[in-house]
Amino acid sequence: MDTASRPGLRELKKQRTRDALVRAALELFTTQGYERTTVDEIVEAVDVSQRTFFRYFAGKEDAAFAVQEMAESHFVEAVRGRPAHEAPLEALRRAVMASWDTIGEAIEAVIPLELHMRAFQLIESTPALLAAHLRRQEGLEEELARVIAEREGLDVDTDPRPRVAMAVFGGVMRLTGRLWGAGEDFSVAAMRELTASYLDQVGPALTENWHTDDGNDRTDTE
Amino acid sequence: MDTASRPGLRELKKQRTRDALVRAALELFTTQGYERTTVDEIVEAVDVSQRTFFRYFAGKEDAAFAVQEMAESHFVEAVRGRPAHEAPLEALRRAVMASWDTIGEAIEAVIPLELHMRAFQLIESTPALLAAHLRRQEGLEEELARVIAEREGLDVDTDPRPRVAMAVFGGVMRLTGRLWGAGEDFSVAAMRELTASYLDQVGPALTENWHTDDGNDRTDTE
DNA sequence: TGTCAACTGTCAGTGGCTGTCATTAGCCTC
DNA sequence: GAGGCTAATGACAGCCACTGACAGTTGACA
Repeated sequence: MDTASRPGLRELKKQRTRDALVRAALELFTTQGYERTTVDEIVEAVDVSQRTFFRYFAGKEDAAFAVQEMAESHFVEAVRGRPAHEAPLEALRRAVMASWDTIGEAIEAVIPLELHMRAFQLIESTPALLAAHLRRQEGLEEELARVIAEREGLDVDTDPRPRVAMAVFGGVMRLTGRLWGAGEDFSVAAMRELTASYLDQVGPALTENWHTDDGNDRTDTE
Repeated sequence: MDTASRPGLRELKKQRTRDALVRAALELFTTQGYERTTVDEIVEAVDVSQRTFFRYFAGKEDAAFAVQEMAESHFVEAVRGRPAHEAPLEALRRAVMASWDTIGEAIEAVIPLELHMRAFQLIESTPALLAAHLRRQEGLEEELARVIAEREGLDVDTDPRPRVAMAVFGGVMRLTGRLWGAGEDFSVAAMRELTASYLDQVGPALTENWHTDDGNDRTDTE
């Protein structure tokens, strides 16, 4: 019980430096903006060399996504843990909702949840970060498509449905992220609500005619 | 009739330099890779200063998307031109398909269509370009959501359906782009086919249970 | 033809990022 | 607990994308 998996002082210090860098980076990013923050400022706050920063992170961007990454793998695990009888989209939906409820604790171990929320909003409003975010999400979609395919016992390269389902689901998730970032309520609760209500809109949005069930007559110019 | 909209020598030269820069950039990008191509190489091929390059393009990335931009606005116009009686998703679908048929000519004016196709594939396979591409597409989605809303006489900020529909549609388009880039047939025809077949899968992928309607018995390995 | 404005080139500088090499510091053995 | 091994770090030099400032050049237009 003492030969394996002991943290070790070295490992501990690494984790400490890494966390300190993430905290310093996010704090600086969210207060003075991503572009206006230099890597030199970050390393100065933690008192390490610039070279060390780039040994922990592939780039300035990466520091901004360190916490996001935790949330993402948390979500993937949630999907994996869904009971097999749930239909794909049902499983995805429940997994997101459940994730938002439990993600807090894992994050608080590294940074205050509130800082994470500000970081999320920063990503949505900074072009360079948004671009990186979208690319990451595409990777996530592929990973989840495979999870879904496995759940259903399908081959992801033969049956298009897993990827299509994920594309649809991912599209809506991205939309909610965008609207949340553009809104004013940056709480987890607001995120939850938005997600639920927009997922509910997928059905209605795909119906052939949007005007069959309401009494509007289409007057005026067209 | 001669006071306005005359090209003018100055305007002409500008267009010429810009096109030359785009051509040189794409040629270099597609032959030796995006990252391995420096701006200095591009400007040397066209014989202008580096500073001039950055007056035409906001960054190295931008040069790679100059032609894409044409294709995109071409597509937006196609959507705008769809008859009002078509349902939103039907209009979008027909617009994409029609765009792929007619985009060739507009592009050939600047670069060979074949080079454009290689550029498209380059974007899909270069992380930095893919990220930029996804961000651009999100902007496109917002623009099209507004077009759709207008078509249907809805307020895009009140009714979620236009944006949700675009998120779904955009998600599938992105998926087809990705698969096309990962495949081996880089023709326009292949793109058309992929697009059509994946749009057809949206319905099936959203049905509750994927195993109810087919006669396959699900025997193990497939 | 001369004046104005647009376009371009040159130069210096910032910031992200990398390779290299010497130095430090945890770890492990004897 | 001294010494060797190796991971982690720091210091330095350098590349490249990108920008601001200023000067030179060239269409446009009276």
